[in-house]
Amino acid sequence: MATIYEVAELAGVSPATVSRVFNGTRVSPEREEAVREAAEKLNFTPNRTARTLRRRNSEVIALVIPDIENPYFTELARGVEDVAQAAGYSVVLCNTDERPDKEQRYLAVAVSENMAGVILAPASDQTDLDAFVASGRPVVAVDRASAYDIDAVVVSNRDAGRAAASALLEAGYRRIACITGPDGIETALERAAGWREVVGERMPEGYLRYSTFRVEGGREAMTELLALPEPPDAVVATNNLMAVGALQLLAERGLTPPEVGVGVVGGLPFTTISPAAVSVVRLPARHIGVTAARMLMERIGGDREPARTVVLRSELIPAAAPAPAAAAPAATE
Amino acid sequence: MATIYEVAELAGVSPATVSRVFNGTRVSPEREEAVREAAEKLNFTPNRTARTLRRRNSEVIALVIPDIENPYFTELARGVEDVAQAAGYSVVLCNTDERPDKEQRYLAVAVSENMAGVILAPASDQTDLDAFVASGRPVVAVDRASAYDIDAVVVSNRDAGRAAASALLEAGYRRIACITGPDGIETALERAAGWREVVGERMPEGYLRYSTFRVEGGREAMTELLALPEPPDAVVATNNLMAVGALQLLAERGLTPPEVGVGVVGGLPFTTISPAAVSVVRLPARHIGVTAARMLMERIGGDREPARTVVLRSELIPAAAPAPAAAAPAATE
DNA sequence: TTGAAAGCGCTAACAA
DNA sequence: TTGTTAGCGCTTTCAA
Repeated sequence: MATIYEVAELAGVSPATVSRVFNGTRVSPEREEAVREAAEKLNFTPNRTARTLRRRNSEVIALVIPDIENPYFTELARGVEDVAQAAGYSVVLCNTDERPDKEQRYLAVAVSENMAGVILAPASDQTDLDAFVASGRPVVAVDRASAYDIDAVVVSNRDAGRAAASALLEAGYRRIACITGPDGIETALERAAGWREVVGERMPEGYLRYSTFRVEGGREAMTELLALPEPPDAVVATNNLMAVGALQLLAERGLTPPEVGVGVVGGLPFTTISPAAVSVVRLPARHIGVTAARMLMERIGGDREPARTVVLRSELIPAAAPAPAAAAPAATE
Repeated sequence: MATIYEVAELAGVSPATVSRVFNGTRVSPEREEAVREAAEKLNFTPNRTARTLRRRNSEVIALVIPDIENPYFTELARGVEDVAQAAGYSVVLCNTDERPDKEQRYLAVAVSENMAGVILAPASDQTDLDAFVASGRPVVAVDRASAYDIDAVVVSNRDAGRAAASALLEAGYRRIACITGPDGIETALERAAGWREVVGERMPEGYLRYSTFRVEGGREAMTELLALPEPPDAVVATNNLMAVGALQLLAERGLTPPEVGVGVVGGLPFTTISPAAVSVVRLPARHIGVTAARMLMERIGGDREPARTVVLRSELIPAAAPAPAAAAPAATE
């Protein structure tokens, strides 16, 4: 790896001039030409580590997410990446596995590596950002809001839950259950609250189930729901993976939609059933990423305005197929 | 951000001693204690940028993949991550979108950031590694072998294609088509070659279709296959996303497996159909990642042995359900 | 416009 | 075992 000194020597200029050429500062055309030629010949690439050390600021941002295998987050990541790339930043993707300790570690690394900023999908509501905020580096929360006074990009989770439940109700289902994420996670609670607003208090005991935001969680909850004395004729799953789990289990029992109604908050990744049979409340994952990245870029650019929270809209894609006539009669009323 | 000098001053020792404490070199217990106390008090974290500049080596490795939204690669990433974490390395995930220019850029960044090494799933067979290899940093290829003399972790693509086709043949299907990736991509060609070995040359014209390794590609190819004068009664999809596309289209036409036989190379991500209906040749994505990361760690540790290529086995999970009796009669023989 | 020179924070000889 | 010191490669005053 050639250095700025070798280029300078070959070009017959000072190291400072070489630096200027590579940083867009004005340099006389002849010298610039000479520098570029020398750099080319030596296959010179500026050493980013040195630059970062000197400038105390790198052209890298971190995207810290709880589950890299969840398509919702990879889609969000694509949005972040596109904006960051265009602005000349690299994105490093950090997977916390929903573990606060890993999250802490990555935040510490971000500071320690002088990263320009962080976009964080908090693993829990108690994420400790004290040290990071104290470092003065910008951070934007996505997906879940934060207790800290920082920028955030979220969706209206309650609206999304409400929309999913409403779609099922309008399709003619009457006993609508809900499978949501862990008790204590804001997104899980809010989406379930939206469902509750629609179905009211009259649903049978046990129609609301807390589980993990994973495929297995959806399967387990669905199994329990089907084992109920009065099983539901429809179900709202409050995230994509739980919906997949629920649909898998229904398929194994021969109960594919619309036989049992299914509503999802968040999109069905790589679904192989006819998508028309499920009501999907699409979360704008990519858009969240784009918006968060733009906000972060503004902060990196020196924006010192008070923290903002942007609430994005989700979009209902109702099932094409209505509830079968059989659905209502099957009810034991 | 406190520096090593401030810690040294507070602890009443030299900066070198502070450095030693944080690098595990022997230091007298009293001084070590004093340093740790001072560091704690000042909330000191070593500046990795400075360390990297000085050591010319960071504790970060890059994982460069063509499609971060493909669960195959995220699963692989998890494997890499687990090994790297355990060894004290951070993993930065770089998405190339199958674009050679983005790939080049990330490789340049890896050098420029003094990263410890790279695990690369080449975007194409012509990936230019000259500059990277010249930098002397270790690189391990995954998924696709490389023309360069570098470590690689691959699967036997031909075996995988053969296994998928065989499973369908044994299940009783007779007109077995194949949807594979772009002509020119080694994995696509090899898996198709495996299929060809099983079905022989007697398949009708147009039973082998080249497409993109994406959902849309699978849909399009499946559409074309169904429009054939003599449509197939089964199909091998040579990657996960194309299989999803093919299954989606089949579902929309009311042709769910086992009515039409489906074999996949690579696993069905988040499938919502009964998995028993599809023959899956599972690719050991996570294991590939783990193996590649271990090899990279060895190289980083100073291993100078000649380049090795590890070939991992794929595993057939045959469909539980056999071909329906209707399948054979439907053939126009 | 250009160059000299002083660091950014850390590590690793080397000497004590 | 400890401290002194010279850089790692770059950017950025400051002076010319």
